[in-house]
Amino acid sequence: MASISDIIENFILKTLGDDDSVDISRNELASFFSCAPSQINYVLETRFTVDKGFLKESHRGGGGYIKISKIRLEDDDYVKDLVLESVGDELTEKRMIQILSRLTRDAVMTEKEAEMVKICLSDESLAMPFVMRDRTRAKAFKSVLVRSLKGGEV
Amino acid sequence: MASISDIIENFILKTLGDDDSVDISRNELASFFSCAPSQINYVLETRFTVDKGFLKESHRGGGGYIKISKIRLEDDDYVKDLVLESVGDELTEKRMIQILSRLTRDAVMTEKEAEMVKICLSDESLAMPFVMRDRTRAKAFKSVLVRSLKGGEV
DNA sequence: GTATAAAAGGTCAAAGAAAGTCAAATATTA
DNA sequence: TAATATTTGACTTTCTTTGACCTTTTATAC
Repeated sequence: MASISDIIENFILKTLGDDDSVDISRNELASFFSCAPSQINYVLETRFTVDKGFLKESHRGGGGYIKISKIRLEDDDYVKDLVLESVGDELTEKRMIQILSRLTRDAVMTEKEAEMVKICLSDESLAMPFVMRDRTRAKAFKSVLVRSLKGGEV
Repeated sequence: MASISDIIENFILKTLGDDDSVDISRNELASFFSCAPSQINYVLETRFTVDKGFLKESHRGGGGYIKISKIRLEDDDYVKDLVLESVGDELTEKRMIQILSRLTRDAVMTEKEAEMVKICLSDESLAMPFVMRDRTRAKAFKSVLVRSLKGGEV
């Protein structure tokens, strides 16, 4: 069964559609889904992260709102460099999955390509002490990124 | 005599039917069969292995689940050979590349998908003692095979 | 204009809901 | 009987849900 957080995530994604951004009202959403307002924050924190290519701003008080917007990769080399740099020397599986979801969203790679990477570099596949694992993953994933972000066709 | 593990295995297989995948709830299944929840893990570990053509994913916490997916072996002996026999428990980079080129030749995966795998599972990426490396590669590569040969899209 | 109330959103920690791990106890099989 | 397979349960880890309390901004009343 999908958790209420998953349902809210999907609702927001659907509301976003192909647009670059959307404004939501935390309290309205919460009462629409009959959940605690802080649940909305939870969804935003766990699902609309920078790794997944989202930015958030908000205003309190009367007429307050939360704006969620997409940082698209497109052909912007600067953003691409940021993604590459953000990986650093260690990379957890969780972060990798988030970044992959962004790459497929922005059509840098297909879902299936992303899944190949996900399987190859999963915790399960990389059966080794975890410090080593996150290092190994970071290194390999950066190679994938260089190939995907800079490279054109095969 | 059929052990409870056998019974649970059969139940899951039957539930899977012709579908590519099925979601189960570990606790529900356990209570349905009046067994310890960890027994479900035991069944999954011993009977739903990659070598038998199954992949597993799971999530903890509220709304948690275990998803089991499989390849359709019926019309795909080709795959069975590949997964079960030709890869084995150890796989060198060279041999992997050979298999990958066969897979792209036979249109089981695209060039780019193959390249993703090649990058992730290269000797360079898997920086570790080489016995360990070929084992790690074999395991990961079999998961990739199963994923590639699983019916349906992502 | 200032004080106060109302309207948002933010934070954090505790409780709850799953699944995972591991090893001891038991049963089966060769 | 030794090896292997299964069963059980205590303990762990991860993820989600809830609620009490906090901060910021805007609206309203003197």
